[in-house]
Amino acid sequence: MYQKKKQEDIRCPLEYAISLISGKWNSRVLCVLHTYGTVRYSKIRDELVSVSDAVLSATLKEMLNKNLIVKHVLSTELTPHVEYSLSDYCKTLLPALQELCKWGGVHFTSHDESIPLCKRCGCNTNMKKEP
Amino acid sequence: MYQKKKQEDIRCPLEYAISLISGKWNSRVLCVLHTYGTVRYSKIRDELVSVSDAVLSATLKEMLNKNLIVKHVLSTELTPHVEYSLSDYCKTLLPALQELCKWGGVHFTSHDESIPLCKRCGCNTNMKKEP
DNA sequence: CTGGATCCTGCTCGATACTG
DNA sequence: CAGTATCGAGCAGGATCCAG
Repeated sequence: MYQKKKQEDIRCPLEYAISLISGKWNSRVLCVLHTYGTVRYSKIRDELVSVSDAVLSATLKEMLNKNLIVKHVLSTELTPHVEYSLSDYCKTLLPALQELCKWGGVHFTSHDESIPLCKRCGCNTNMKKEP
Repeated sequence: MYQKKKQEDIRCPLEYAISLISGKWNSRVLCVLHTYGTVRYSKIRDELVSVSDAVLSATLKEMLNKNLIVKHVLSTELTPHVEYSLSDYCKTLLPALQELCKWGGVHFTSHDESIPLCKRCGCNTNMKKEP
């Protein structure tokens, strides 16, 4: 199993904040949850094109440990039903992320214009194209 | 030699901005340059405790390619003299970084209080202790 | 449906030696 | 002084199969 380790050489609030949002899938998960609110596991996997289960579950677990997201288990007898959403803690971080996103929007242009705009944060995401 | 590759699956302004500031040494170099203005290579190496020349030079080269920093060569005949400073481009990013830093300051407490505060950005840095 | 267990690849980071 | 060349280790990230 994957386990993130050795991030304890963080010595500065800026580094700390960056460590929460760096990583290949972290910001993408945040963006999906921010867009859709409360989302099922399979929905997240579908939105993040080309992520494997092993990597996605490790990412979610890591974000749970960091208290960035919240897990809701709705056991419907035989069919496991799990949903994730942003934590209140994470929501206090969003304004800073939107600052970053706004800056990026000025200086970054997508190489693939066919990818739709993220519905709420106003940035191009790597979401699946609409069918 | 090291060469950063494969960061071309970035599809969103937020990811783009994050990619510029993630990496083990990037934010630390930014912090040093922001604190001191224009800084010599050896000064940067001294501030970033425990960084090797190979890694530092690769980091600086990468940041040059991203237009985050500017290199000034003051060739004094036999003694090479090189200085680095933040680019104007990077300076437009600073407000967003300070948002992140401010947020981090609320939620992050250093494990080593003996490390002095960064002079300008108001965060604990991994700077060398004063002798 | 929601992941856990395994195995694997290649990048990131580092130590050391060397140079104009 | 300001790097480059080379070698190497460890971890982030990935593929695939399997299980409650």
